[in-house]
Amino acid sequence: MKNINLAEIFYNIADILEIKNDNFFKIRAYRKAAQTMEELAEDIEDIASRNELQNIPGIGKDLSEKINEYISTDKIRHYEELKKEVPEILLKMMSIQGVGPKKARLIYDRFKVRSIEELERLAKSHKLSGLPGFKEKSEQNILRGIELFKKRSERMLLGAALPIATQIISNLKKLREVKSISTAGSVRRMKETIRDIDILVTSDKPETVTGAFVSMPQVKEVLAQGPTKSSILTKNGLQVDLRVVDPDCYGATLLYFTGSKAHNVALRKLAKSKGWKINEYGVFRTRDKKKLAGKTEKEMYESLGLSYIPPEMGEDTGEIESARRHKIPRLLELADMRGDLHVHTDRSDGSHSLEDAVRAAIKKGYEYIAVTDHTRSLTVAGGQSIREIKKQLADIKRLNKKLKAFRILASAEVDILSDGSLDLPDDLMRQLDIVVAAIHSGFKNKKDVMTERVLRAMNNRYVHIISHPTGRLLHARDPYDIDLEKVVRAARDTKTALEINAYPERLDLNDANARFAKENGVRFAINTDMHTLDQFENMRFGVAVARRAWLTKEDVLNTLPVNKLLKTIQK
DNA sequence: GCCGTTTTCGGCCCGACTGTTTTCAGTCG
Repeated sequence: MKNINLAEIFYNIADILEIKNDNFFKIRAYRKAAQTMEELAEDIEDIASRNELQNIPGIGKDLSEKINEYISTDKIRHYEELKKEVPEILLKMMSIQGVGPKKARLIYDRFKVRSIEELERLAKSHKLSGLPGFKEKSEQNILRGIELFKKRSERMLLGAALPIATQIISNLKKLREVKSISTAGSVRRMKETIRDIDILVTSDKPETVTGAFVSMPQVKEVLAQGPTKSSILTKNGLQVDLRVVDPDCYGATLLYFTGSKAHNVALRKLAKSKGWKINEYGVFRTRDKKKLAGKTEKEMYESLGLSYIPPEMGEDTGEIESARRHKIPRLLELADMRGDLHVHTDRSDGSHSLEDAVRAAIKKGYEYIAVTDHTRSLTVAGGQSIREIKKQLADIKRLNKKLKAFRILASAEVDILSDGSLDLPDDLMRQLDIVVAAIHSGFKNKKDVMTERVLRAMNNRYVHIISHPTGRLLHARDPYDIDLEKVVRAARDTKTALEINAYPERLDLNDANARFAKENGVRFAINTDMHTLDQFENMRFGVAVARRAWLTKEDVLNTLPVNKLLKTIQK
């Protein structure tokens, strides 16, 4: 899988071209291609082998040649040449906030800096002040940028950022001057990781709101403060941007601030083709500047002849074309979920009893859960022996008799062993209502081995769901090397559902993979994999992935009533 | 470098904030 490597190379080429002051649109073409590579679900080598690179939007003759060159030689000559022209330190300097191509070039040409530490020394000793356009404030900004650069953590998990955003919003809501308030940006699009939090407010008194925002207790530093737009850094190093607008342009600003950038660019291009213009204040006729829309997002889209596009779809991956044909699907909603098919208890590594899990599920309004404790091979997670599973089965039967309008499904998270065989015998799995299977060991095996393990598990008629199909842990463990295309085809052919695991560190399948699977006729289960009762709440993250993958209620098993569910999963 | 039921050439989204300037360039989203 060379997708990510190619994305990185294209981003670097774009940076180098920017330093060389090359054509702005060429630079953008490289960045767009890099982003596309990043988000591609399919292995770029597979696409290349079918000779279909140029079908990818933003990839033309030239870039497809470069991709092919990289696939066959692991190098791109053009890139190697460019790297000789522009020292790597310039690219590094550009990744410091406040330093762009112009400043990087200027500093490098004058001082020939070789490291960020050297740049820091220059700024501290006021050597930069001599440069044109540089004064004391510029030096301070660079020092602050370096500080951020040094301790910059990776993108934050949505699961960690969303509570912070919610907290800030509830703070600001208390102000009389705040009329309406919403998250925007990648938080609103529910991306799995986010870089900063965007918040949008309507108010007649922007200064009051902005003033309150920059003096919240969690603010460590004010990065920018204008009448309508301000940025702060929180004590835990997260940047939060606030935009205050007039209610008349709320929709326009919400749209603009939610993005994605690519989605905005595509919308503005569409408007331009009609002789209109979109900015954060509305849709305007260019000729006489007459405002055509802006109050709500719906109005914005409709003025362009489009159906409303939910934020999670706004990645410029075909949603605008769908909206033009009024074919935007009714995306899955949290309220559609009738149960959770991956629930642990204290019989393996969960922290609560089965009874407590049932109570919590009923409180959530669910109609069923599947109890999926680990099996014997997974000793680290207290995997249950065959005997223990049989006992649990009897307990579940007894408990079910007492329950009205709720059903506990007997299940297990059966370990897929190194040769692809399963950790439970068939005759026991047959007695379970539903079986979830997953890999928990041997992550380092080669691609064909990993793929074969999962394929063999799916071919078992008692296995209904493959849990966390790629095994990744965000910020901690890469997905194991697996041929997802083969897995997806086999899932469809064997009628095995793939899980979207809602654990914020997992989100596995991810959005792109889930969309790819959907397009190939696969069904899904969205499960929390909960180990503590509060983790039931993670379902919203799984639903978010599903929405980003364009899934509807019909694609997801656990939106079905229990009897229909049990019928549907039969192989 | 990409792209095209107006086009294979000539376009390519748009504005806010900052710091430095006396009207704007650089950077960011």
